[in-house]
Amino acid sequence: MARPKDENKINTIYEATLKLVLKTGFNGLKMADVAKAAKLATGTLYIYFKNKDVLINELFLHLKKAKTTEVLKAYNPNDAFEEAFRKMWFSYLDISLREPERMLFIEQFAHTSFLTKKTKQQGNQLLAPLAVFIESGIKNKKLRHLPVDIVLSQVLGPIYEMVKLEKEGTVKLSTQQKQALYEMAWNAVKL
Amino acid sequence: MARPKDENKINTIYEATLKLVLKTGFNGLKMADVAKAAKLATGTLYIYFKNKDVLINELFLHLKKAKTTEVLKAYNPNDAFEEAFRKMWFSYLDISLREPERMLFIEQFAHTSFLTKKTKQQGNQLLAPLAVFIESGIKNKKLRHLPVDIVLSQVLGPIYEMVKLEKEGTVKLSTQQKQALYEMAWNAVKL
DNA sequence: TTTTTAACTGAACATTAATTCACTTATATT
DNA sequence: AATATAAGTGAATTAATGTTCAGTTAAAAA
Repeated sequence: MARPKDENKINTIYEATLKLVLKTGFNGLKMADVAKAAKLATGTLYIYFKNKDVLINELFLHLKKAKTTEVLKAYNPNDAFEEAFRKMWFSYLDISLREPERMLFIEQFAHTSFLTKKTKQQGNQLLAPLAVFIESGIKNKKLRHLPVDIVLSQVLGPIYEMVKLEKEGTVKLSTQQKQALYEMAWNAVKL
Repeated sequence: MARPKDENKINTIYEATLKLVLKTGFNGLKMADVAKAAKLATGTLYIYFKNKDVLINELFLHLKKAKTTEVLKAYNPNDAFEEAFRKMWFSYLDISLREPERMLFIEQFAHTSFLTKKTKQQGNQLLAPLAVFIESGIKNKKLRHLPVDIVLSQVLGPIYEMVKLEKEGTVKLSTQQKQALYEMAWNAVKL
């Protein structure tokens, strides 16, 4: 080997891409700009990512993986169901509000044609541990008897809504409001 | 005047654009394709819409207006609060599921840079009657004491989630499941 | 019927940006 | 030190597509 391939460059590229995509949207995203923001020549960017689509797909998975991993850190198998639910819910909310760009990127692309079927599937796969958790809640009569996908989306969707509102500057959630939102989520899904 | 400007053409263009945007996303949307789908020459399209951005912005408002108008039809001022809430909720759900393309278009663009500030603002304006209704519920202690924007987003967001799931083919809601979803929404926001 | 006017046409133009590639540079190996 | 190899460069190529415009056609007015 010669000059070592700096693994960190990939992160730098991710950061640059995320920033630019959030500012300009996918169509406004120019590979030349990404390269510049990551302090690379355009051609060098293509050493790291075969093309624009690959870049977006890999960034999506990267972000989703980082996020789900962090949320699952809040999970303690010894907790009673609602306690575990509560901890993860707040974890998800806090992470989402702390890094709204990441969440918006994920949600903005999750259902579009920029992502390949495979990427979407791999993305959903990352939620598997959460799905298992929800499933157990349904089995044990803690949660409404509905398909896991529905329960999950009804819990996570409202959080996404809050991120959008905060991002727009419409609201800035207080601690009490966060608590209220948690109660709303729990009241919705609990049996 | 000479050849009459067929006002219907605009609707034809809207339909064509909607179909194509949903298939290819905004960047994949080619004006030439829109024209072809609407059975016009490319140049003619520019008589009806100054450019691509204008087309998207006007289509957004058109769809949002049609949708909110239809939802508000379900409103009867004589109903008790929860009854009115229930009717509009089901109306919103049914409309959304019946024409998922329209909802997905609206939601997909609502928070992106394709839309001008003005368009976004006009779009929000359309929700004013709903906001007033929610406000009255809060005043009369029927609903949780939270900013209207939050309550609205927490009610509508979960419906959007369902549209996404149905579109993906993940689920097909049964009548009972719709009922369950309504209860979840109401349990979340009721005081 | 003639004239006027506005809709309509689509090839040509202009712009923009993704991708390539012939070449350079830096590091590791021998 | 010499060589090999992989990272890095950015101008040139290529492809795509938004927009324009000089000319055509159809309907209404005169």
